[in-house]
Formats: sequence, structure tokens, C-alpha cells
Amino acid sequence: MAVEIRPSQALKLLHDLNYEMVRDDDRDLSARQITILLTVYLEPPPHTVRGLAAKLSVTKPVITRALDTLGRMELLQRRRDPSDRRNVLVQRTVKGALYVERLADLMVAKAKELPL
Amino acid sequence: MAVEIRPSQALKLLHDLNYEMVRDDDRDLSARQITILLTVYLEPPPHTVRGLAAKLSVTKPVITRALDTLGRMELLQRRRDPSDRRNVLVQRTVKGALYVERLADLMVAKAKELPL
DNA sequence: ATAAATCGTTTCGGAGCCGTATCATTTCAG
DNA sequence: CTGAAATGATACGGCTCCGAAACGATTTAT
Repeated sequence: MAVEIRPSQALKLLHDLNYEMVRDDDRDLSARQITILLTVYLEPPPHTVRGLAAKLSVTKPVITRALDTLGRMELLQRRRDPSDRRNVLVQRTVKGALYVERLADLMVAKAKELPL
Repeated sequence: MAVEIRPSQALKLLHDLNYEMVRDDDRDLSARQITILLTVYLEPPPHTVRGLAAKLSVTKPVITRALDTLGRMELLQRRRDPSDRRNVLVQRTVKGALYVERLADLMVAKAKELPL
């Protein structure tokens, strides 16, 4: 129970954050893509297509396509599981780590600026 | 300088929030749509297409189309400006207010659950 | 009264993402 | 060794969104 925030502050934080994301990136990630990205960066590996699909309650092609996009952006990468070559392991990248870190810092900064 | 939050907490909060939005709504709003919605609900009126486009640094058709979508969802509504009938005034709706309120409450709850 | 300017919408071609169904590859069971 | 099961990728038709350009309606300037 660490972070106390009031509803009006939450909305302003959400607004400011989305505002920055819209302005900075010409190509903004969807809610699904952000969720996939953060899941990989926050939860312990391994991450498979099937596992991510189940966790987000979406179909497998959704994950495959999101990985195509996030892979093209170099924010995540695929790797075949050597022990079971049917599996694809989703892994972090340097660029992805920087992106996530920047997102976190932005949010911390915006939270600090909140009025009242 | 009200809300203190650490980077790892910010990421988890962001993840949890996007996760809920992906799971709850079958049709999730884009970052642009959320920004438009929150701008109208947080900043003082009047809100015009041109004003919103300038504020978000996007073209006017982007706003028009977002209003089409958000209007269809009944989260925002258009109204002609009686004093200058070229303008369109973007206004809140009951359903939109409830949606925004729910979003704020969700974020407050998720923040309260954050570890450490 | 006519021309210019302003505002929001529509059109156009192009691109991304959706879910369903199907496919190729790999593993496992009999 | 052969057939079933599991996994991720692909094909398909449909929908939404994008930016640029053109458009109709309205207001303002000359």
C-alpha cells in the first residue's frame, strides 16, 4: 500500500503521460503492445507466445503480430527455445530496456509535478 | 509535488492499468483517443476541433475521426457553436464522465496495491 | 456584394490490426 | 515408425486509422 494518489491526480497523470506519448512518438503503441512489452520487462522469464496470449486473454496471432511490430522497433526479440524448438522465447533488448526506463522516468517526473 | 513514486512502481502501475484496459474493453482506445477524452474532461471549455488538434500536434482529420469514434461510444458529443456556426464544441456526456471516473478509480486502486 | 479567410468534414490511397481458420514444424505416444 | 498433439506463423476478409488534399458551410474583410 505504498502510493497514495487522489482520483483527480490519477486522471491528470494519465492525461500527461498519454499526451507525452502522443507527442513524442509519431507511431504510438497500442494498449496491447504496451502490456506485452511491460509484461516481458516486469515478469520473470520465460515468455512464450502461448503464455502471453493466455495471460492477456487474446489469440495467438495477436501476440505474433505484436512481436512482429515490437521486433521491428527492436524493443523485443524472438529466440527459439533450444530445448523445445516449437517454443519461441520472447526476450528483452537494449533498446527496449531504454524505452521502458524512459517511460518509467517520465511517469515519475509527471507524478512529482502533480498539484496539491 | 504531491505524489512520490519510484520507477519500478510506475512501471507496474502502467502495466496493471493497461492490462485492465485490454481485458475489460474488447475495443480499447488509442493513446490519442484517451488524450482527447481526458483533455476535454480535465481542461476548461470550450473545446474545438482546431484547438484540440493544435494542443496535440495532430491534424484536424485526426480529431474529427476520434470524435466520430468517441461519439459513437457516447463518451463525447459534438455541438455547433451558436455564436459562430463554423465551430464545433466538444462536450462531455454522462457516459463519458462515468468512464473517466471509473478509469480514475481503477488507477487509484492499482496505486494503492503497489508493493513496497 | 463579392472575395478571402476560417472551420470542420470528406475523400483518397495506403498501412496496421483484428479474429477465424489453416499451415508447417516439432515433439510425443503407441 | 507412424499418427496425434502442441506451438507459432500465415492467409484471408474486414475494420480502423493515418496524412494530404479537396470540399462545403460560414464568417469576415474589402
